[in-house]
Amino acid sequence: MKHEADPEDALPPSSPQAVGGEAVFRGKATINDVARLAKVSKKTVSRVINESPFVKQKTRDAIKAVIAELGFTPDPQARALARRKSFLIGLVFDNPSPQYVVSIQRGILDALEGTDFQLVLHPCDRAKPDHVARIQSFIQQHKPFGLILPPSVSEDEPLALALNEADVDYVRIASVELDTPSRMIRTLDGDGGAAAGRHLAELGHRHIAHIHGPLSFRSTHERRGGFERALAEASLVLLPEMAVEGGYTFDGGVVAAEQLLAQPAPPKAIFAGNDEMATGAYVAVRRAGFRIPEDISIVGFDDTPIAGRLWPALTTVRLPIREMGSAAATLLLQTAEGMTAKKFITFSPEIVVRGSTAAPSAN
Amino acid sequence: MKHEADPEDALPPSSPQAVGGEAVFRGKATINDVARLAKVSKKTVSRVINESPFVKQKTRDAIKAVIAELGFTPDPQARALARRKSFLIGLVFDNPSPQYVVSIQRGILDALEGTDFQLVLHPCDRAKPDHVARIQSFIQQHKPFGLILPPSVSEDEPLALALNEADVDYVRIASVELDTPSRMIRTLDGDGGAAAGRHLAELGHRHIAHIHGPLSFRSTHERRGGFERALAEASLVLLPEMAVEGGYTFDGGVVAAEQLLAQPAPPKAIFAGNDEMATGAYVAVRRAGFRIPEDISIVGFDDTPIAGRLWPALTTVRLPIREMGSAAATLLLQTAEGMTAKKFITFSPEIVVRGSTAAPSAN
DNA sequence: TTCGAAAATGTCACCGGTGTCAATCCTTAT
DNA sequence: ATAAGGATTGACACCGGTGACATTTTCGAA
Repeated sequence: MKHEADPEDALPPSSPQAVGGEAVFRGKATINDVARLAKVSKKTVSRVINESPFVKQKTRDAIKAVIAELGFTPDPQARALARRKSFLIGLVFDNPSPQYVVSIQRGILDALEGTDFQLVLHPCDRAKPDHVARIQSFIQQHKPFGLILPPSVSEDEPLALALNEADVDYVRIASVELDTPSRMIRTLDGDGGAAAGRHLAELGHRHIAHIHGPLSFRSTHERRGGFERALAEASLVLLPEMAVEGGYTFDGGVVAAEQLLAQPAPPKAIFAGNDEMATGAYVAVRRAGFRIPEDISIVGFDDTPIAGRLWPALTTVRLPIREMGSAAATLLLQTAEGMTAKKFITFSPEIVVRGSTAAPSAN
Repeated sequence: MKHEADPEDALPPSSPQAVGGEAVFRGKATINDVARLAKVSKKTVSRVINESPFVKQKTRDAIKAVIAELGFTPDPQARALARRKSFLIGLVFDNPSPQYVVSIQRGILDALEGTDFQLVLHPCDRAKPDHVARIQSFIQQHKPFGLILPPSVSEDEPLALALNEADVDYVRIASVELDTPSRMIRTLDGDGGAAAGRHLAELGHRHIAHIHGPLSFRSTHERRGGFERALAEASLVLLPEMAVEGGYTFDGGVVAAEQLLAQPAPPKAIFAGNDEMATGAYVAVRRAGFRIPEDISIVGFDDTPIAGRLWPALTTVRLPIREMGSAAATLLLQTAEGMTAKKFITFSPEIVVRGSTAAPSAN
């Protein structure tokens, strides 16, 4: 209480429902109420809300006191209208793995907690010819503060181009440097692939196969590239017939593994480009009557929760997906805080050795 | 083109950037532009936008033509400010299963597609004492059009009570009739549990166990209740020591199953209250050296994608989660369209028989 | 033809903030 | 003490709609 009540001036928030004193839920206070009580103009209150440096410390303190007293919170809709910018962060995604999606979401939500920003979901079907237009119209209408694009949406250059035209900030999560410049979360998938290759080579494997993702995904090439590099360092090569596409899906993994096992000299170890396909490989390998890891070792990628739920648990390359989501959101918000935003944040994958890999059987 | 251009009146949208004719991205048209071109007041345009029945057909057509010509879309923020109601649908969730969460999200997004509504995520930790307050403050600030509460948030009566006080619509997804009246998506978990019990009984099982969810979840009781009912119909009983809690989590499932297998007379069949715990049971069962389904049959609940990815694939009780999410959103939006909203929509689970169940071994 | 009620449309303030620019208040250098 | 110039603060229109209520049409009944 820094000021004496002034009967004419210091009325409680506009609503006349002056319940007995300290009611907590009196119809939300507005910036006008704060201004009146603090005896300043609403513009100055606005400045305080927005951390403007041009407010005298004393004034600022007084206003903050009133804000606290009233439990005032600025109205996001009104602010959005006036600024032509909402408090929404859009997650534009098309990733087929639920585990991945949920982890990213959690990460973003972690970072958004305590801020005024909200996470809105915006699925994107890159197969549809109008997918870019849809996102543009979403932006035009809802004026999101920013967007977060995980793979594979992040690799969509036409989209990135359109985004640069449009009036939005965005952060991409991807495994490669992308043509269009923008802030991004970068993962070193090549290193991850290399770790997988090194692990298998060190176990003594020589008959090694790879199930990779769609060729249209940049990560497919990164992971495979690193993998082959590591094999080369161990004087091994990935034979052409030992590399099959599995589309990053469970079913694709099953089919791809079956194809590998049907060959005259089936592999003793398989590196799958993601956990989903590795899980499919489990099924195919067992259907064919082989044991894991005694007969065949399997390595995945991503370390989604399913990896730990398989039996035996899947050796895989871990990507800190949740942290990446969090970092992406933080990067996006930094602009808001006027800080000089770092352009890149890099995450390195690391191999998690569990039960699905072992030295090849004597045979 | 229903009107002749009037040099003074019919200027293109406020922005002076009159590019060569049919530019698509001319700074978004506003309701004022439409009103001017259609030679009516903005209020009448507003009426058309909002499907008010009090507009003459001819006027309506003319305005709609202008709207189409201009590519006008009303500004959600401005509308929200004026109506004190945003176009956000909040998903308040705490469900630990990513599969479940993603499915619900997809369902909601299916229903929201093409509307002006956006889905915002609002995780809720029921363990925190202020979880209700947080949601209240979210509502006060963002004025969501409505909320969707899947289990277990849906079973939180204090929250429902608070929501009734607050100015929000909401739809709950739950397995039981809840105390607080509200619109809801109802699932007949009891029938699902019964289907699981019947299936195992028909296979000839007699030594049957159950891993259930937390006692604080209503679905736990529903599923178990139906299960026991079916067993009773086959003159079987669920022994007290054959019912263990698994917390609806993978780890809980592992521990619970281990406990069951450690007993002097271990079960030949296990019904887990959800797929997550069933997956845990797989691990424990195999660690103990048993085969599925030859030695032990396992049944899950939910039919999340993981069910089909296990080996052997999990026999489970399917709940059409995505459709439920969609139905929940539709129910919420019906108010918007002024239709008489149905209070309840019921979904029946059905058993999906896959590879994890078989007749008990002779033994 | 005339009148009145219902139908259609318009007026105008206001939702709760922010941007622009002018006005006022302090300091510090003469 | 005094003017210059930056630091603070305020005035006011405006963002793009909607609500409440007034006004004007329209049309069948008298």
